[in-house]
Amino acid sequence: MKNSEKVHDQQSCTAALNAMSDSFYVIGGKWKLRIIISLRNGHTRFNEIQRSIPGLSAKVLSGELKDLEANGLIERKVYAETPVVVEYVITPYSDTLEPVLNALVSWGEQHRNKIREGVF
Amino acid sequence: MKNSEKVHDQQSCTAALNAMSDSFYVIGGKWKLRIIISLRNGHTRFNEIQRSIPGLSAKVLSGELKDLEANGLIERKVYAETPVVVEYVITPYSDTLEPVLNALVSWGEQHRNKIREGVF
DNA sequence: GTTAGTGCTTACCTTTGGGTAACTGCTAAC
DNA sequence: GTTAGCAGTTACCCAAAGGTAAGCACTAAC
Repeated sequence: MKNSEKVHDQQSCTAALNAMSDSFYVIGGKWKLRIIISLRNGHTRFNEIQRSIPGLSAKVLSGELKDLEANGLIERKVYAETPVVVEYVITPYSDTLEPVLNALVSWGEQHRNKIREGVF
Repeated sequence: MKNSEKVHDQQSCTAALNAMSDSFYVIGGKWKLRIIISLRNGHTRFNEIQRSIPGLSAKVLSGELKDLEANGLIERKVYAETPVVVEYVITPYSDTLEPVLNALVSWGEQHRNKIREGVF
């Protein structure tokens, strides 16, 4: 899809808006990206993840993990050993989020500087 | 002790997380990006903007416009003519959001396709 | 046998976000 | 003079999000 000039017809605009909403739905909210990053940092177990994110309750973590799994960003592995072990791991698919994360991080950084400088 | 691939020390990681939170705070939520896009499409007046975004109430629009103005993304111009006219316009600064918007839109699009294909 | 840990779920309560509708002060049109 | 539009603000209410705490089934340590 070429974007050499700005295409502004109704269809493409609505589609773009919906796509944006989808992104926000999947990775938005207080915790989703923090959880993904916790997993990237090597945490795999439920309580381990929870401890790595201050303020995150078990209830919320439980729900967020289900959402992330449903969207293919993480995988839940159950090892039916004597004490059942559950592991959460990021999938290769979650790497596709890189550009989004980078964009968010760099814009946030420069914006924070702008605000700190008292530009507004 | 440098890791040329990925730097994962505590400081840089926390900073990145905060930057991300800032981004979400500024452009997150149901309406902010939709409002920006409405302004980009040439709408300037309060009621005009509201009518262009179905489901958006005056109360919420009022609040969102204040937030966006506080973050320098839009400007509120008051013309003290006989009937007072108020105009909202996007600032050049809001163009810096381009990379973020593009990243969100393209990831959302490809993800929607993945889901529609029933990959998960 | 009591304590602690794991991986959650459930019930309960509070906070908030957002919707609805009314109302302001002003002007212009019918 | 009644209606309609502009640019909001305010009060009221509801539903959803999220925090707290307890509980469950199991195991391992003290």
